[in-house]
Amino acid sequence: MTPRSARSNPLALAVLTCLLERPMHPYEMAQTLRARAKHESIRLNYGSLYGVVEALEKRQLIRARETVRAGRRPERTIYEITDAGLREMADWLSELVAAPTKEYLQFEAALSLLPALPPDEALAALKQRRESLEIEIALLDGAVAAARAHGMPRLFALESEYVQALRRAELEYVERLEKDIESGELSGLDQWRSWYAPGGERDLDAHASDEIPGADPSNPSSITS
Amino acid sequence: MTPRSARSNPLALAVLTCLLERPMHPYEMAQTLRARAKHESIRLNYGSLYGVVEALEKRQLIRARETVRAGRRPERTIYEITDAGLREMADWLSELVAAPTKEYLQFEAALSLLPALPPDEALAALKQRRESLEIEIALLDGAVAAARAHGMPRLFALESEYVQALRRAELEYVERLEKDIESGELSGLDQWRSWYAPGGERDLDAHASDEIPGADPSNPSSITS
DNA sequence: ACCCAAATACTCCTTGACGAGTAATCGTGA
DNA sequence: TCACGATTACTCGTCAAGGAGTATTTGGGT
Repeated sequence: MTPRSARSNPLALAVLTCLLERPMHPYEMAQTLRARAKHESIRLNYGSLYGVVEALEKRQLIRARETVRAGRRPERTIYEITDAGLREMADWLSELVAAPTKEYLQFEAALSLLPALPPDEALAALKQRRESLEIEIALLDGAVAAARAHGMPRLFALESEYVQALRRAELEYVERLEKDIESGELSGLDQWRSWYAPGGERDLDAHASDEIPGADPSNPSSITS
Repeated sequence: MTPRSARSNPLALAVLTCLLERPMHPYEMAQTLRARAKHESIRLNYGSLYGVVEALEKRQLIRARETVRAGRRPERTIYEITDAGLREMADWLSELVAAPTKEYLQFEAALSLLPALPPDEALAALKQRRESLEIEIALLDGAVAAARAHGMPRLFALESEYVQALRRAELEYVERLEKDIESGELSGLDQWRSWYAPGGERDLDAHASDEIPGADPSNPSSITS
C-alpha cells in the first residue's frame, strides 16, 4: 500500500504530471508549472521541489535518465516517469478528485475564535473583509474573461473557476453575518455584548458546560482525531 | 513590528484566547479547545502545543505564573496572558477576519491537474466527489440542527455555518462541471479526448505556448511570489 | 481487593517545508 | 566591448509540525 504520508505534498503529483508529457530536469518542471500558473494552486519553491523529486526517485515512481553538464554550470539531472509512477499518478489524482479532504482554513479558525473580539471590532473587521472580497472577485472575473478572450479553453482554468465559486460563497456568508450582527438577529449576541460591557466579564462560556453536539467522543489517544 | 512568521500558526491565537478567560496549563488548554470542538477548525496536537506555548512565552505574550506538582506526575506549568499578549491577540484576530489569505486547497490542485487524467476517469471521480459532498452536507446540517435544538447560540457555531456554505458552493460547482463534461459543452474537451484516444498523444499543451493571462510576471527571485 | 482501561501531563525525534544563498552564464544596452 | 542585471540550476541550514512514546494516577467493574 502507498503510505498516506507519501501523498501529502501535491507538488509531487505535479512533478509526475510534468514527466507524463516528457522527461525533464527539476528546474524545467518549475518553469513549466510556473508558465502554466500552477503555482497559484500548488505550493512551489525550489527548496521543496528537489526534496520531492528525490523522494519520488526513492519510491521508484521516477528515474534519472541522464545528467548533462553545459560548461561549468551545475549539472542538470533529467528524470522520466516509470510505469509505477504512471499508475500512482492516476490513482492519486483520482483520489484527490473523488474524496473531499478536511482543510484548515484561516477564516474558519478566525470565526471559531470571533467571540474573543468585542462585537464592534469584529464587525469592523468583517466589513473590511467584505470589501476585500468584492475587489478580489472582480479582479478574478477580469482575469478569467481575459483568458477566455485569448482563446484559452475552460479546461485549463477549472481551478480559478472553482476558487471564484468559493469566494462568492464566502462573500455571501460574510454579508449575511454582518447583517445578522447589525440587526441583532444573531443568537448569542446579547451574551457577547455583555462580556465587553463595562462591568461585565461574568458568564464566560456558560454555553460550554453543555455537551457540544459537534464534538465526537472518539479518539482517546490522538488529539486531532 | 510583529514578524509575519510569528502569526503563521493559529493554534497560538487559540492559546491566547484561552488565557484571556483565565490562567491555564497547556494540557488544560487542549481540553478546553477540544471540549468546544475548536480542533475541527484549528490544527491541534500536543507536539505543536508545547512548542507554540514556549514561543509565546519567549515573545512575552504570555508568562508562567506557577508550576504545580501533584504527586509524582509531571508538573503543570500554569500560564497567564500579558498586556502585550492581549493586544497581539486582538490585532491578530482582527487581521485574520479582515484580510482574506491565499489558501492552497487540495481540490484546487486536483482541478489544475485534471487533464492528466483521461476524461472518463475524471468524470467517474467527480461523480464520487458529488456523492461524498451530498452526504457530508446532510450530516453537517444535522449536526447544526442538533446544536440549535440543544440551545447553543449561533455565535458559537459560526465556523460550521461557514464551512457548510463552502461545501454547498463546491457541490454546485462539481454538479455544473459534471454536466458540462457530459454534454460536451466544456471548451477544450475535444483536445482532452484526443490525447487519450488510441493513436492520439499529439498536441499536448498547444495552448501553453500563448501567454497565460493568469500568470503575473512579477517576482523574479522567489518562485512562489 | 484487585485489575485494566482511560486519563493526565508532557517529551522527544523524525520529516519535511521554506527561504536565502551560490556560482556560473547569457543577454543587452551604452 | 564590457559591465551589470537577469536567468539558469541547484544547495544548505533552520525551524516547526506532527506522531509516537512515557510514566503516573484515577475510575469502574467483578
